[in-house]
Amino acid sequence: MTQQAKQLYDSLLTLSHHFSSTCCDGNHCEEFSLIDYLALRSIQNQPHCSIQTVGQTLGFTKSGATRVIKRLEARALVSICVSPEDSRIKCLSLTTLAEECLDKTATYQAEKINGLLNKMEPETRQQLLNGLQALTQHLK
Amino acid sequence: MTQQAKQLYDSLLTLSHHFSSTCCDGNHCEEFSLIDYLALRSIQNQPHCSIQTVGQTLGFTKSGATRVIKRLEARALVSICVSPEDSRIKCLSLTTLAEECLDKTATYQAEKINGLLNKMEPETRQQLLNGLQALTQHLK
DNA sequence: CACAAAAGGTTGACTACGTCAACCAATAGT
DNA sequence: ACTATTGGTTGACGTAGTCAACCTTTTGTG
Repeated sequence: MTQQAKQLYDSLLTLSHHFSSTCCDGNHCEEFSLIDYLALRSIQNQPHCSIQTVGQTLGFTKSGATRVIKRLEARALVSICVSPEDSRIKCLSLTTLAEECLDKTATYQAEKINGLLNKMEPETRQQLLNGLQALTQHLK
Repeated sequence: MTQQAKQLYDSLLTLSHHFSSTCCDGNHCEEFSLIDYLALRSIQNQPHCSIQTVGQTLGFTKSGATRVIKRLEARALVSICVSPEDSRIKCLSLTTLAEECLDKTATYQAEKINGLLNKMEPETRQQLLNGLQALTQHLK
C-alpha cells in the first residue's frame, strides 16, 4: 500500500521534472517556462483576470505576480487595462499571439503525448487518463 | 484522441507544478527543491556517482551540476571524495542525514498520496499506477 | 462627510539558481 | 614527450521570486 504510493511519488517526480519547461520546438512559436504557461492559461480561463488572481493560482506573492505579468507583457503575450469597476484592479487578457502560441504548444505537446500513449493498450490509456484526472481533482 | 492527449497534458502540468517543490513539513527534516531531491536520489542510486552524472540526469551543464553539489554539501547532505581510479573524478555519496531525510520525505509524501489514492476505487488506483509507470518508462 | 483601514499594484534591495566561457589538473593517445 | 580530452571549478552574467516600503483607490465607520 505505502509501497504503491512511493512508486507513484517516484513517477510523479520524474514527470514533474520532465514537464518543468514547455515548448513547441520552434515552429514560429514561443517557448514557455511552466510558470509562464500556467500564468497564461490562468488568464485564459478567467474572464477579467487580475494580477493577484494569477499570483494565487501560481502560489506567488503579489510582487512575484507583477513580475510574471510584466515579462509576459514585454513579450506581447498579455494586454493590460484598468478595470472599469475598480481602478485599482488591472484586467488581464491574452493577445492573439498568446492564443496562437498556447494553441500550438498544446497541440504539439498533445502529439508528443499521443506518441507515448500509442505505445500503451487502449484501455490502459483511458484508465491512466481517468486516474490522473481523479488525482488532480483531489489535489484541490 | 488528441482531445484525450490534451486533457492528459493539462493534468500533467498541474501535477508538475504541484510537485515542483518537495517537503516533509517540519518534523526535523530538510525541505528540498525538486532539483535537489532528484540530485540526491541520483547519488543514492549510483554506486560511485560523479558530478557530471548528476548533471546529466538533471539536464544541467557541468558547472550547474557543480553548484548543485556544492549547496548540498554545504547542507551536509553529500560527502565528496576523490576517485581512487581517476583523480579527476569526485565520488559522491549521501550522508546519513541525507538518507534519513530522503526516507522521511518519501514516507511523508507517500502518506499524502495515499490520502488521495484512498479516495479512489482500488482498481482505479492500480490502473493509475500502472499507467503512470508505463508512461514514465516510455519517456526515456 | 472625513478619516482611518484595507486592498491592488509597483519598485528597490536582496537572494537563489543556472549558463557561458575561461581556466586548472589529471588522464589518454600516439 | 607532447597534445588532446575529460572532470571539475570559478567569475561574470541574466533570470526569477521574496520582502518591505510605498502609492493609489476603495471601503468602512463614527
